[in-house]
Amino acid sequence: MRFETVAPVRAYERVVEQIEQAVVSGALKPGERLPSERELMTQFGVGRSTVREALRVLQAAEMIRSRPGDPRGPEVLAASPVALHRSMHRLARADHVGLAELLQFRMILDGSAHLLAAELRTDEDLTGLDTALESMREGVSRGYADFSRADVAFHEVIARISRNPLLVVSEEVVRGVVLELIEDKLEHASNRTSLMRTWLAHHAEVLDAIRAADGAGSAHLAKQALYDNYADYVPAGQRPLLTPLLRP
Amino acid sequence: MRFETVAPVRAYERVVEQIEQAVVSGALKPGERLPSERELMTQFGVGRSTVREALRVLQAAEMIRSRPGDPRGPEVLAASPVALHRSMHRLARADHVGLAELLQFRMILDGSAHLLAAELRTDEDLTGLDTALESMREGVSRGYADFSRADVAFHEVIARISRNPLLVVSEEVVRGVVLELIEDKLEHASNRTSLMRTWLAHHAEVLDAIRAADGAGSAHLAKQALYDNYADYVPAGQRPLLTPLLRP
DNA sequence: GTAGGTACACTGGTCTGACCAGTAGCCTGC
DNA sequence: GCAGGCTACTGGTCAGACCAGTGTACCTAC
Repeated sequence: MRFETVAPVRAYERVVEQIEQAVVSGALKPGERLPSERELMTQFGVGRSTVREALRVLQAAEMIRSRPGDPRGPEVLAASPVALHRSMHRLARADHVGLAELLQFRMILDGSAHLLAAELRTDEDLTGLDTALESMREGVSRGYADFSRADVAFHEVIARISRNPLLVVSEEVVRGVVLELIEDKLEHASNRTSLMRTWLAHHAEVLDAIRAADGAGSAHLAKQALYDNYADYVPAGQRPLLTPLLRP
Repeated sequence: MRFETVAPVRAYERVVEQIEQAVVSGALKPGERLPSERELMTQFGVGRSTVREALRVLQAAEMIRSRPGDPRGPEVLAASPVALHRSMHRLARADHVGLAELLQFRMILDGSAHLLAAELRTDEDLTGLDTALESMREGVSRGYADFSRADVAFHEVIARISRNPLLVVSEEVVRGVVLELIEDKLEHASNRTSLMRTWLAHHAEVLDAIRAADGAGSAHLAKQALYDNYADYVPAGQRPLLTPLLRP
């Protein structure tokens, strides 16, 4: 006979539990309102501070939102990837995750997204990619900031076509963290115009592959582009971690 | 000239911000302690309830843990995937992410892990995989629980060989969420013994490919195994989302 | 000297009650 | 009909209190 370890259950935890249960079970739908804190404290039979700590936890999980002064009470939010984004961001910034690992992960995600996009794209998707590429082309002359925005937009379209929120969020997070890590180095990049032209050519090539429904080809191009752009910032000793992903 | 929208900044948010900053910047390392709540409230110049709400948020994000009575104060925790798991699980339960997307993501991660493992494995890694496979073989006769444990161990070795913590953690999280989603269906699985034998054969094949340093081959085997095992639980209309990943 | 017990200072968890700034909706007065 | 203010609420914050529990330092008994 074995016993389980017991942990004291805090009052606020049981409040969280009940409200969360109501939300995931569908008894409380997005847009609906919770009773006010003072009302909740009588319903749960606890003090207001306990209610407030519970609401804080739920708010941190992006399940509810409360605004002072609103007589309708805290609002139940629809499930959103924001919380996923936050927790993944924290994990990716944590120790033990270096630029090499981040880049490796990003090559995997980006490559897969491109593969899926090439196989699943519809005709509207293609026109969307065309306009995104067009605004990148305009961005070259309009300056780095505009170009960068258009670049991000292009990748977002790709991610959207792959139709997998997990892929989208992970990619966003990893891209953000990579940029955070090397932004100081990017500041000093010489000759940005030629850089932008190179990227533009890369993207045009990728788009051709997607148009041709060539999944493997577009995936390889995407990974190769990442490697070409960022491998310089990775310590030479760790680059062998990346090259296996480039084999066709 | 354009102005940005302003949002009132809550006192507890600024407390969270400062502590979080201290943790991610490395000024506070895992295992170290925060000052007590009463000490924090003088340092931040806020009331105790404000400090407590801030600590609750950090605790919900698995960054700190506090136990009553401990004179050393709240403990800073190492980055853990628990929060990631929770938020992904919530998304999955909220139907924004279905089994198809989870499985797609898992095929991507698992495939890449196998590819990297095949390319990066050392001789010790191979013997580690041999022993893991051996205990799976023993597990077949010892019952499903043992077999399942050995299966998990095998995948953990693979993940470790790929040497990317992000990959490992993401894979674990997705695997856990997938299993939670279909555990009720797994309960009723008939003929478990033949199932275990099939899995064992799959793993032996994968190990051969890894031994041969055949990255593409082992990746394909891994993805195919996932598809064979789980595609039945995915609505037929969504299976085309998975098949592009199986092309060689 | 050491093993064991005990007292104490302090921790976090909770409650109460209070005040403030802000909001929504009603309700005037025009 | 509508602009403006009034009011009854909201959440955010603070202060102070009590409790059960913990870790440590001390103190005792051997």
